[in-house]
Parts: sequence; C-alpha cells; structure tokens
Amino acid sequence: MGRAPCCDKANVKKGPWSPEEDVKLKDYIDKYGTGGNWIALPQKIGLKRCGKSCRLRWLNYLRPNIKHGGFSEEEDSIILSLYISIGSRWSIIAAQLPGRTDNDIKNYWNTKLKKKLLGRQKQMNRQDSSTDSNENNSNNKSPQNLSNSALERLQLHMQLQNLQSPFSSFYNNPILWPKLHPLLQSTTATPDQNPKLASQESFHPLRFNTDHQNNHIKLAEINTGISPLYSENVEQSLNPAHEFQPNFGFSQDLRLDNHNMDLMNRGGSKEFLQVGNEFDLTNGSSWWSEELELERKTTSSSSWGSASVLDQTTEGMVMLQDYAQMSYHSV
DNA sequence: AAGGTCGCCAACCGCCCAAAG
DNA sequence: GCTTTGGGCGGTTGGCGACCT
Repeated sequence: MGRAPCCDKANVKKGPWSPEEDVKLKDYIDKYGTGGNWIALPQKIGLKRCGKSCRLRWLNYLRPNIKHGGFSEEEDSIILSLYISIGSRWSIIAAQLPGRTDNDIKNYWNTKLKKKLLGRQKQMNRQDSSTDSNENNSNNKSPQNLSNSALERLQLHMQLQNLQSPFSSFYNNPILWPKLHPLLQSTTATPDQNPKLASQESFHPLRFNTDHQNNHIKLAEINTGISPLYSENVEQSLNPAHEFQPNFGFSQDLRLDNHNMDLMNRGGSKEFLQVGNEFDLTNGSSWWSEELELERKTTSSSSWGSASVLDQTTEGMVMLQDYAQMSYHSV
C-alpha cells in the first residue's frame, strides 16, 4: 500500500494560479507567515489548493526578490561550473544565486544553457574531425563507459577548457572552480600583494597523478597561490606553495566564504590536502569517495540508468580520474 | 490562413528523508 | 524502534505562444 495523499485530490484545484489566488496566498503569508505547515495553509486561507502547490507557488513566484529570466553570463558560469561539479542538485545551485529558484535554474538549464553549450561542443567536434579525423582525440572518450549524465558533464567541462567566451572568466575565478577542496575555493589575493603570484602565467590549485590500473588518484602538488587575475574581495595574500604545511597549518590564512558555505559543508577533510596522499576511489574513505558515493546515491534512479553498482562505480571513477587529469594537470 | 512543430516554463508527480508521535 | 507525516527535491508533463511550412 502506498502513502496516503497529502490532500484530497478530488477537491483540489490544479493548473495555473489565478491572480486572486496569488493575492490570497501572498497576503496571508505576508501577515502570518506559513505557520510551519503548508498542508494546513490552504484550508486556513480558503484556497482549494494542495499545500505543496501553495508552497511551490510561494517559493517560485510570490516570494519577495524573485528574479525571472535574464540570466547574466556570470550566472551562466556559476550554473555551469556547479552543474559540472555537483550535477543536477538545483537547490544547491540556486542557493548560490540570490533571487533565483531551483525550478527556474532547472528550466533554464534544460531549455537553454545546456543546448547553448552542447551546441558549441558539437560545432567544435565537427571542426576537430574535419581537420584531424584519424587522430585519437582525448576529448572524444569512448562513451560506453559513461552515463549520459557523466558524459554530459565531461563534455561540458571540456567545453569550458576550450571556450574563450563567454566563460573566459571561469578559470580566473576560484569561486567558480569545480569540486576543489572547498577551502581552496575561497581565498583571494592581488598581484601587488604577492608579486610571486603575479608572475604566474596560470594557476591550478591542485595537481593529481592518476593511476588508472589501480584506481588511485595521488595528490602530486598543491599550489596555495591564487589566480593573479582574480582580485575581488581581497583579504590578504597567501603563503607561497613552499610554505605550505603538510599538517594543514595554513588554515588560518584561508577564509571561509558564506557564499560557498553549502559547498564547504559538503566538502572534504583536511587530510585531503597533503601532497602524496592517495585516494582509492573504491574504498569509501576519502573525500573523493564520499563525493562518488553521493553521486552514485543521488543519481542511482535516473542518471546512471540501469547500470549495475559495479558499473556505476567504474563509471564514476573514470569520470573523476579523467576529471582530475583534465582539471588539475599542471600547464 | 491554417495546421503542424517547437520551445519555454509553470506546475505537478512521486520519491526520499527527517522529525514527530 | 516503528509508523506517520510534511517538507524538500529532481524529473516530467502539459498548456500556450511563437515560428515554420
């Protein structure tokens, strides 16, 4: 036997909300709040709506300071980088974009942004194949080992690497970097504060060596500097890489950023940040493995399709390893 | 002008999870 | 420790307008 429905479906109105219904709901919540019980709310107001429907209407439309449409390129970048990093967790992504709802972002992604980016990818693939059709192209990894979701995210990531516009700011903005150790996402410095950093031509916080045969990722190098091109919200310069303390002694130089708190809360352990650390992606003990487990769990019913658990694990590993190589390999 | 197709987006559905009883 | 319940979430649907043939 299934769960009892949350409301009497027969006596509940469905479909678009009328302006009168909107006014009723908004006025009530403005005056009295939700009362912590959405299910009881419509009865109190005299609306023939399901409580969940009221909640959705409020959150997605009536709530103050909601923005609709007109996504900026910066917002595009944030959505994209977070999608690559965490997948379709729209509520988390929405939390990084004030005024945006998860529904809005989801719709925007599905109808516009994804097509925009994958369209560019196809265009580029065509160019690649016309100029170099016989050569093995690392961007065209065999798809049979990857789910659509994973493949899509890989494609988008590679897309990002190759695009100069409109996401050229992506690699200059640590906040937008995908799935780094969270503490490393939140720090900033200017070239004049740290000339050493200013001389860097490019910057990647972590570099990994990957061992495909043994399913390991090894942290080969940590660069505690920051992109010299990124100078927003400057707080202080960072220790150069050689001052990095293996026991994580630099933690006080790093700033937690409320904007990124969600990601940080999900984030990794201090042990992650030690050169030479190896991560066996199959044993469930590392940050990567936790991410992988989360990935597997949250996508098991949809994105991974009907693949077996073993396949899913392998698939996730392939993705993470390739991801580490592509994202963090030194230049 | 009319019918068909496509794209967008508000809203619904059903599942999961945590809190309450 | 269990069942029930409501909130939250992501996937999907359906209506509608714009565009195409």
